[in-house]
Amino acid sequence: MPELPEVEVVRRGLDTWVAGRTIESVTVLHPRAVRRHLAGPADFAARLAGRTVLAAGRRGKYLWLPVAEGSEALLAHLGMSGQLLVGEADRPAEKHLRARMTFTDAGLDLRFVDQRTFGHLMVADLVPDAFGRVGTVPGPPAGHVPEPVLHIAPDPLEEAFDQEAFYQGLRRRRTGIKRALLDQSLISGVGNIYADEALWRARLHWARPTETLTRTEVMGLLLAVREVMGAALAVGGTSFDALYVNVNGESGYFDRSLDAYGRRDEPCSRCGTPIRREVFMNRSSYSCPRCQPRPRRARV
DNA sequence: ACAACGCCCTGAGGGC
DNA sequence: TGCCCTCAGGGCGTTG
Repeated sequence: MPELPEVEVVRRGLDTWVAGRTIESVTVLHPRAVRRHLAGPADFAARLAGRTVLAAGRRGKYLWLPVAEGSEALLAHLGMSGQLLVGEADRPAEKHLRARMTFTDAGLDLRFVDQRTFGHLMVADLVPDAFGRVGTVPGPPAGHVPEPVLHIAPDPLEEAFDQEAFYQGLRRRRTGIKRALLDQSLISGVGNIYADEALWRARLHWARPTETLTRTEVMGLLLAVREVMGAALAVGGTSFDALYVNVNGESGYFDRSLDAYGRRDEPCSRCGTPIRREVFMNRSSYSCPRCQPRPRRARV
């Protein structure tokens, strides 16, 4: 479940259904699911067995479950098609079930299902956050994040997110604004859908050179990112099909509220002009030709 | 250091 | 029916 609101929906589900439980056993059904756990599937499973899940953390699209005793966490990235599902342990196996863990105290299990296998699981060390100046970082322990998460910036729903640093970072870049929004080292959690939605709300074209953006435009864009993500979160995220679901397998319905993404040739909800689709970075970009005019000097 | 590309996968859907 | 093409919400490693 790709972007920040969908990952946050999953995090909340894990906090409700998994935090406080003790892991009994872990089974890896497809080694590619733990390819970034370099010590291998057996080590992955052995490290988790017997440990108690303390909470559920998230930064951008990364999710993690800190476990008791030792500063480690089960780290997950859902990639394009990953799901973390909680349910009755004796239900049938899903077609793309990649890993499974049982708990000592309930008839539930946690499953990692991933059709395209771009997602992954690993056990990672918790280390002090590189961005931990102000605000809170999801713990425990407070101010710590998994080591593989160190290189990404805080996401716009975190207190640690620094608007001024984002603006200054954009000024230094020589690229287009959508590419910058998708760059997780500048701002994390934004993917193709919410990039297009936020740019539509802020009336900015995706190829606008970052160094030409004014402070007012950048702050307006950040407000748009927060608003669209907040609205999506309130209705359980965006699902186009059964691939994107919460831990209980339920879909969100923000797809009904999208203004740009996927709306090729449909009227812009602000001005009525048909929404255009353009290919960029081998992906689709949707925008309103009138509200978001192409800049004279576009940077793709 | 930064920017941009190709690739890692599976499956659905359209055209022929 | 089958084949081939395109498309799909992400990120990493490599190249320039």
